[in-house]
Amino acid sequence: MTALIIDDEIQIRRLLRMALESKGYTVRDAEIGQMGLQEAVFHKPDVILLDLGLPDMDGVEVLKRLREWSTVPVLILSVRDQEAVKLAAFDAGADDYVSKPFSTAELIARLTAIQRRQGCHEAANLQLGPLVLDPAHHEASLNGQPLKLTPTEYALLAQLVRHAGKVVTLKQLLRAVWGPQAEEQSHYLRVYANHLRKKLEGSALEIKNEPGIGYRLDQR
Amino acid sequence: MTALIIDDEIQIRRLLRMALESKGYTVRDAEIGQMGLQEAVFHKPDVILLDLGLPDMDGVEVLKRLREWSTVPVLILSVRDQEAVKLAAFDAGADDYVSKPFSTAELIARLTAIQRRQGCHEAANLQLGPLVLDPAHHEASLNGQPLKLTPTEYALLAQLVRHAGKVVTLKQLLRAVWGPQAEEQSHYLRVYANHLRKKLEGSALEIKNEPGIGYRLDQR
DNA sequence: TCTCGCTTTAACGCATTTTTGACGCCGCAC
DNA sequence: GTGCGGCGTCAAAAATGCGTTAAAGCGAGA
Repeated sequence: MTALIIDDEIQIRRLLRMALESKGYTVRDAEIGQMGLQEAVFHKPDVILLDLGLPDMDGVEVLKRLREWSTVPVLILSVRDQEAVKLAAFDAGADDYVSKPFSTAELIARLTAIQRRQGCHEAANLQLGPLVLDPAHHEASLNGQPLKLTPTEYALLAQLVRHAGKVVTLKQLLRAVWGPQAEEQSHYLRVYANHLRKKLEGSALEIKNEPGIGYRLDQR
Repeated sequence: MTALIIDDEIQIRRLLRMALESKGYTVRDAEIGQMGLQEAVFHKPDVILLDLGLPDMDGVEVLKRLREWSTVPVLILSVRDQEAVKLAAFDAGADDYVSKPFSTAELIARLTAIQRRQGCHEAANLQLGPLVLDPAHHEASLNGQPLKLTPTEYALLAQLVRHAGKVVTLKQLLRAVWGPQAEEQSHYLRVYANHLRKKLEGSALEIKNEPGIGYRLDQR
């Protein structure tokens, strides 16, 4: 379980880091919005704690950018307790909103609640016919046999399985697997779709392409 | 979408009912914990708003009983703002905790956030008679049958469906599909209107031309 | 430092899609 | 009747996107 803290106050970062690490989280942090977004792309945290008052950009803006490609749970921290700000944050896709000063215990409790909810979806193995994905360990198996996948292959396949039978657009896939700055690099997909096709060969599964739109994982 | 309110104060129930119904929820309510649990069993609400200060039993106790068999999202309402109570509620499986007096708008926002996490958001499909367009997946279907469209065909058809029954000018269509620099290339439209006509053949839909003005998608 | 595995880049042939050009039709104005 | 402009139709040409393969980077661990 890794958490990402985006906050410019060092005291807050220290406090949260201590609290989270004591609960078994691996913690990363960022002082400014830009760095936070990069961290999110690069390290794919399981939860994000986001301060609204960042020096370089508005926290709600950070959240919006993040939500363009990620559904990671986000808990907002803020000194401001104005309703309009809260509503904007929830509207932008926040999962919870805590005003400073906050109780660390409550924060952790809220975080746990979010994670628990998230867990219902993610901990449950993704399955499609003979293919089973285990998100907790990033492992896969086909017809009961373990299937060796690289991290990128796993991420791509997971996206396809989540929307099995439906087209997932090129943009969605690229954002989810390579991050928002790779939206135009559709050749990545060609290469990796190919890798996966080879590994799924002989099974009832098929990665189909919808020209100009995206890919779809089908069961024959 | 149905919500269950468990609260003994009639004013609160009325207030919440109004707010929720205006957001499209079907609302049921209960005055005491026992009734609330029964309601939950029989009507399986999609979300529960639970007051901690019930006359017959402790709210946390209600939550615990509920969690023995249900994972429905629960938002706690409470006049008490003591940390110990909050922690107990979260520990018992609450999804959020709001202290009275609360802002209705914020409450709804928090509820929406929980529901969003729950994954109950359906894409808003464009529909016109037998034709359905799914913008999230760039997919189309006619009479339930998948309809294969190229990206350009899809974009054009989407424009027409959005303004179904009304004339869309040549300029508007060209700008929306080919970009502003193609405003004069009405030739494109003749070709693609034609493609679409062939693909919509046999359905009740018809792409009509208003000479010199634009095109219109009609239902016969 | 070297090796290995993974990711990124590049290159090519092929299929599909988009663009372009050609032609005939129709309605309207002259 | 004739000429003209907008339209529908068709098909060839150009552009784009895809699958495939292989080689070049890159980083972690030996």
